[in-house]
Amino acid sequence: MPKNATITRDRIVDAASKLFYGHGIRAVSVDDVAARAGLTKRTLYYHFRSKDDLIAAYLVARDEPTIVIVMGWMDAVQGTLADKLEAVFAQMARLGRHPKWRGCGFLRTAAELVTTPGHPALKAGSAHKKKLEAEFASRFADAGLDQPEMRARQVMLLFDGAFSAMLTHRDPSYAEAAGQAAMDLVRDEKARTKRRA
Amino acid sequence: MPKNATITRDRIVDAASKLFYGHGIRAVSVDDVAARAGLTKRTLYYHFRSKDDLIAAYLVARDEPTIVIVMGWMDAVQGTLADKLEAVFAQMARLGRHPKWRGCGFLRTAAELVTTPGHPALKAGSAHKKKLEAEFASRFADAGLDQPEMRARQVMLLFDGAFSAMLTHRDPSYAEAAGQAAMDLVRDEKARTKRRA
DNA sequence: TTGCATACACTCATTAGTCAGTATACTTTG
DNA sequence: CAAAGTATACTGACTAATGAGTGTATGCAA
Repeated sequence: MPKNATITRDRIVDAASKLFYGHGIRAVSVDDVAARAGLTKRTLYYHFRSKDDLIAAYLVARDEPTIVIVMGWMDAVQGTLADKLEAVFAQMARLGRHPKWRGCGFLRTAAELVTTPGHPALKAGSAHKKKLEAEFASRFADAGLDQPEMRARQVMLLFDGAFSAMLTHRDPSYAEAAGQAAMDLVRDEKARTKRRA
Repeated sequence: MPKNATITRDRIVDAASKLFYGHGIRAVSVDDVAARAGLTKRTLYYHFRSKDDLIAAYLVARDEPTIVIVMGWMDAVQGTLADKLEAVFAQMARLGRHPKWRGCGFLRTAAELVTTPGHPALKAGSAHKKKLEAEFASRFADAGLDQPEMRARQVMLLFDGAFSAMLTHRDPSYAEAAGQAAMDLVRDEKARTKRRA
């Protein structure tokens, strides 16, 4: 088995991730990625068929780690679902204050590749967001929340909305506002249930 | 007064709007815009100093019309705030079903120009979203809703979240889920007020 | 000695922006 | 009033740089 190939490939994906996230897909050339990975473009093309493949690899590589981070934020907090969601959005606001923060790589890639439907990177992005939604739904169901799938979807909408608004206004307080809305949605659910009974 | 200049300028902005929205900023060349407007690149550069100026003009031109459309959706419905918001997000879902729909031009531009802070187009995008938020807040206040500014901000987060999710998944039903959340946020406000009293 | 991994040097297409100039209409001056 | 000047609106051809992808050659390990 070619062991060295894996290492090199990972180094390329790592360089691509940093550059694509930092500057955007179209703004980064294959030469840039190769240079950052410390090899030539020709070698990069030995490991990847095309730039499109590389873009997809970038998002696939970010999928799992991102989910681990966000769910880590949630699971680290003891308390109600509302407390946990408040923490998630507070952490998001914290990220937004970092000078290297550039929004959500998945959403920005979806925006850039909007003219190439079926692009593997777009599929990876969609799958990632669905996975995150499913993680929320699973936790909401465990906590006994009514309509956990619907609430998880609404929280994801606030999550992506917070990314977009923070990027648009360069103001992390939008994440906190989203957190308040998310808390209301999982709290009022209980209020409504009681009233119905 | 140079009257013809205005007409030509408008024709250029119109062409730019269609191309930038349809394919993205970086994917469209100045030559493309000029060709679509029916003139040469040199003439385009007579009316605009740079491509960046043209991008800004594109978003400035879309600001007011977009607000009129969205508020038109809202004001066309007789009923509660919840009814009005349901209509807004239903219309958004309807747009999302159109084959030429490509998400929110303001958000996509913000995503593409993320590496050029202070870009006039980014300022136009931020101003636009703030204006829309203020319009929601004004209507929420008129309807006697508690904390109209906060709720308007939360609805905007759902609004932008719906754009992002619809683009990511190519599924307009996300706008309807956002609408349900928005309805809950403006309805439960009343429930909470009653409980507090 | 075969095949994996790497590199140099190249092609061809594209792109933001510029040079130098033309046609037309309006304004000023002898 | 006619001639000359001036600003407006426009163009074709060009530059300099960049970028995706390739043909071919080299080093090295099993």
